[in-house]
Amino acid sequence: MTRRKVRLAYIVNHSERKASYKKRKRGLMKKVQELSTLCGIDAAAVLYGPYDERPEVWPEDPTALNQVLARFKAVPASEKGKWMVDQETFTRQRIEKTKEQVKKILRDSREKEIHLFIDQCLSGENNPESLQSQDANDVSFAIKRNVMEITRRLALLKNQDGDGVGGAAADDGGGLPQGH
Amino acid sequence: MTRRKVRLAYIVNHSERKASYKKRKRGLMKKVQELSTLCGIDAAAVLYGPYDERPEVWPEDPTALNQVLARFKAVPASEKGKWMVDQETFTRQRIEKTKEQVKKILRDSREKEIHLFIDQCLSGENNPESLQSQDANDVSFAIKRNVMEITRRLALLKNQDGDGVGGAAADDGGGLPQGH
DNA sequence: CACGCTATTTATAACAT
DNA sequence: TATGTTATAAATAGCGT
Repeated sequence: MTRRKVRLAYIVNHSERKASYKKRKRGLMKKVQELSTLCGIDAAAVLYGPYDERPEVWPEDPTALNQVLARFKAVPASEKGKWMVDQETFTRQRIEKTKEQVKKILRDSREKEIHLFIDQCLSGENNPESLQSQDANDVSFAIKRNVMEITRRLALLKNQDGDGVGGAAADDGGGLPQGH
Repeated sequence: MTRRKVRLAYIVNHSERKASYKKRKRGLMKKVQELSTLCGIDAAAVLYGPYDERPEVWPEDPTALNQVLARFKAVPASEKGKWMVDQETFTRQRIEKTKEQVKKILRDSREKEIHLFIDQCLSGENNPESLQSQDANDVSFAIKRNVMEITRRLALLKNQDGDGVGGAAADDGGGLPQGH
């Protein structure tokens, strides 16, 4: 919005992101307050910032916020119930969906676990025997047995060509936006 | 805020007030969305407009999140042959991909958390004061734990990079979220 | 890194249709 | 009154301290 047109995307750089967040948070809260004042309406905003422990809210006074939300109770019961139920149902359904997605992620993370394990075996950071001490559950254990077999073959191949697997992985340290 | 400097006071004229409300509502929602996108945080806004009896909220309908795990399984079989050529790179890329997925899931969960919270406030099942204990939300907390667990395991496996999800929420260090 | 300072982009009050 | 346009105020990205 200024010296450069805004990129509507996640700001990767931590410092820039934090600076932007700080400025925009202030601007946003001001806007909410202005709208409330100018138009005489009740408004509320909730921000789950990655830097603040507690969510930023407007109005700052929980009582006032409560008052804003309490106004909902003055709405005709029919409309209210309808909308609320819809919203809540919708939200719960989406949460269920998310849980399923998390399960998938968990499963797929095991795949990656195996890949990493192979890497480590090949680079000498680990060895197939250590599988015995890895936490075992029926799923991953069954897979691991296969992996050991594969790993053995890979190791053989590797020994034929000579080695060369190595190097350290690096991370940008940017981290996830919600991390504190 | 333009041809005349803004007067921070209630706009008496009905037409003007309504016009201002409409424009500012749009601007505000845009700002909320921008802040959420740019800084990777979760945000919500509730406006009790004088004209509609149901509150305007943001996000109005976060449906765009189904794609979260879309391409996750996309691993062409042909690539698997090359896979061994540069395992570490490949694995690292997949890990990054997973992190991206986890990041999105986290944000998604957070968004739902906010929605649910607002819904509960509106229906009287909850109140703004309970913001103090938001972390107690069973569902979202469970999801967060799962996600954190994934990330933690990945971090352990990589045995490096201090970043990651790094949740602020308390973690009892519990075991695998296998069974849910 | 947090602040303060512009150069520009955005938002929008007043008009116009 | 609703929508579109324009002149101007407000917000803010990139810098400098």
